[in-house]
Amino acid sequence: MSFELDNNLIFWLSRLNSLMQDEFNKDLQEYEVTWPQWLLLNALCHKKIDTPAELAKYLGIDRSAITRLADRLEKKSLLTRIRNNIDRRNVTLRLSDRGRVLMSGMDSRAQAHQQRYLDSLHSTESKALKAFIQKMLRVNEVEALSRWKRL
Amino acid sequence: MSFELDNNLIFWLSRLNSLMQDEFNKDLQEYEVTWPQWLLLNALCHKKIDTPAELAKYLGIDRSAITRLADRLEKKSLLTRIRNNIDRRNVTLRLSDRGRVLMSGMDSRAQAHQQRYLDSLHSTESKALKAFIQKMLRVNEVEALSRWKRL
DNA sequence: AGACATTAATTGACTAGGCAATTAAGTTGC
DNA sequence: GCAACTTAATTGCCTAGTCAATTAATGTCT
Repeated sequence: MSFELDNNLIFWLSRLNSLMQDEFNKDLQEYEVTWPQWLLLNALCHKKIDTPAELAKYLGIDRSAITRLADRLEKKSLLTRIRNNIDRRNVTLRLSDRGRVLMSGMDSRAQAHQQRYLDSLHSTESKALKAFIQKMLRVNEVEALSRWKRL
Repeated sequence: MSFELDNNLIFWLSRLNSLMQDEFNKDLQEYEVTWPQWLLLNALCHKKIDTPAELAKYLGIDRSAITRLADRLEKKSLLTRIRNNIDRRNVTLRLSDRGRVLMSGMDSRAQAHQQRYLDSLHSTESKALKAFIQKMLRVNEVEALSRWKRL
């Protein structure tokens, strides 16, 4: 029995995902920041999540990926690493002034970008879509559900 | 104005996407094949799409990514490259016998994996989800819509 | 104090993708 | 016939992610 890609939900989901990301990446180019870098900066700025371990958990990616994202962002002077003096294993990331200035511009880009997609659905539909995503995330017990309040 | 990740559709979509992919990747480990490699093999086996350029278009990724996927698959003897003798720029990929044998096992894994997620929704819901994805893909004019027949 | 485990961050080696050359093979036009 | 495009695949260089060490700092237990 053959199972074709065309009928694979995950395939189409991943196509949609990369289209959205590529497009948003283009919006972010003027800030010289990428989508993953924006994720980190957003969490840092609005959520005060500022250690590699917590960021990794919040964003759902590996600690080592955070290390390298931080490397690039530090090189661009968007943040600095601070070693904790009480427990010298811990590092906290600090958004630079320049980083903070860029955030509001990037955030409104993000908002506008999301809206473009939501506009292609009715408001009841977008609520339903949100519910589906939450249900499916639950299959893999991502506790993230409680975090998603608005759409 | 702040725009938090928690309320970003694309963020949750990408979380869902990577969870699904990681999980399927684990299923595929016993075949020593990854998700992107399975995509290529599936298109090759069931769609007879066998040139790098066509595969890139069908899968929605860069030609160079195809080249490197093919490198790895060739190294594992799952396919071979054949230079076309009429136009010697063209390459066609040929699934090896071993590759063909593995496909049916991998496909049924894929089917089962997809089902796990669909089971968390009602059948009317999964139809709706499909429709949403199609609508949103249309925002970026992916002509792929016609390809997705069943769910 | 000193051996042993634990924890946080990092590094190394890998797959994967994008973009911008580059290479090789075909076409076209004069 | 040959210079000038064009096309297909590939390569180089970059970001990004995973997993498995490794390093450095803390804890723990006797």
